[in-house]
Amino acid sequence: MERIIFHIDVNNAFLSWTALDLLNQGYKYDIRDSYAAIGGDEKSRRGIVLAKSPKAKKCGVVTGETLYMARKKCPAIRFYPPNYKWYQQNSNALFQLLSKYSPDIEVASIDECYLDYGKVQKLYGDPYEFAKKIQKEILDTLGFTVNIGIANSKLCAKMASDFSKPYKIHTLYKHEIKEKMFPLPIDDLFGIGKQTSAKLHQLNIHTISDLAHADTAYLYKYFKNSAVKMVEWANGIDDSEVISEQTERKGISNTTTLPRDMSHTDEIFPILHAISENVSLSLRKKHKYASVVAVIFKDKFFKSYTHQRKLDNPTCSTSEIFEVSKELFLEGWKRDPIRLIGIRLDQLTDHVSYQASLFEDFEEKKENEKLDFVVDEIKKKFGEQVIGKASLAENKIKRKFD
DNA sequence: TCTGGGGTCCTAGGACCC
DNA sequence: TCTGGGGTCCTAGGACCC
Repeated sequence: MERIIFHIDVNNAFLSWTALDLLNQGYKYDIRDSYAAIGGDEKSRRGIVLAKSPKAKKCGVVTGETLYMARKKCPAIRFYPPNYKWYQQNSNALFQLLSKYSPDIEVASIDECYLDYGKVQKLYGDPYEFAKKIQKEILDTLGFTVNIGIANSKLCAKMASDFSKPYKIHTLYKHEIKEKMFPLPIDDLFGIGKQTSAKLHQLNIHTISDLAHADTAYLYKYFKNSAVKMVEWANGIDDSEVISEQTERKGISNTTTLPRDMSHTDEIFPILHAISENVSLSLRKKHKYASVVAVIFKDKFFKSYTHQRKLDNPTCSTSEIFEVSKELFLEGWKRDPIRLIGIRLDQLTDHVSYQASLFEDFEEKKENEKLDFVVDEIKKKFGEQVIGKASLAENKIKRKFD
């Protein structure tokens, strides 16, 4: 039986959600109807466009460009900072609403998901009519609009939801691929980014149709195994399933762009310590241990590089992760001014089975781990703003344990 | 006062083992 | 004096997504 998949995508998610936040606070107008964008702070060098209103888009403002450029194109534009906690709340509300209708929902990102409609079609009938119903329900109860793509595969549903916006429903069934998808530029195909599209254009492949009819063996020379997938996608072929149970995180990372380029460990290490606290806290919240620690660098030319190490024993300890990060930093750092620094934890496991090592004090390790949980509790109780005080407390407690 | 942050997946080369 | 190949683990980097 043919599958029917919905792809549900929030229109201008960050901007819509901030608009609602502002209206709740008593704002007299809806920033969705004005020249507006969500963007980071320019002074701390985070000034890029994360989302823009339709009016700003008409001026040529694009996601990812600097606020400086956006202002140049659209002098009337106003910028608003992102509020990720609020965004997550809206995201949760959306997925909760949808899960009333089907358990088969795959959360693809904060603002989009797939729904396996084929499995519930008997209950709700015609896909298009049902899409209209939930689209309206989302607007009425949550206050923002979504696009819905309907197709026989996840890939085509995703492509369909992107056709025209906002508050639209599009179908891209198998028999419609030729008419609706083939004429599109290759850059619009999901999975084809800047690098690949540039190469394809050089090979005289400009539309999805061109790629769909290209010779896989010829493309293999340039793209290796990706060539096969690319041609399949261009033909709308995608057998991947809607996976409803959330898969386990593979890694946890936290990076920060420094307020200015830095070259001294006296400045960088305290930041690395704060990052160690962040990532290890996330890890402990998930009751996980990490086997691989990586330090992420970005230099003033925007070139990133990493240096990583596999640990003998997985850890969730702030102090251990910090110590390893410092070592990795000194080993990996190319001694150039640093624009961004971060830590990534990989190969997460549920528990530790300590590898016997003569050089490690197991008791101390266990005590340190307990200590981390105590500090987490203190922070939870007294809030983020007393992190400084909590750090002091941490030192005092540590001495007590000694 | 130009260019975020958090993810996933894939590839390639070297080390190491059988 | 010459000199296999296959598998797995580890590290680094690149491409892509939102």
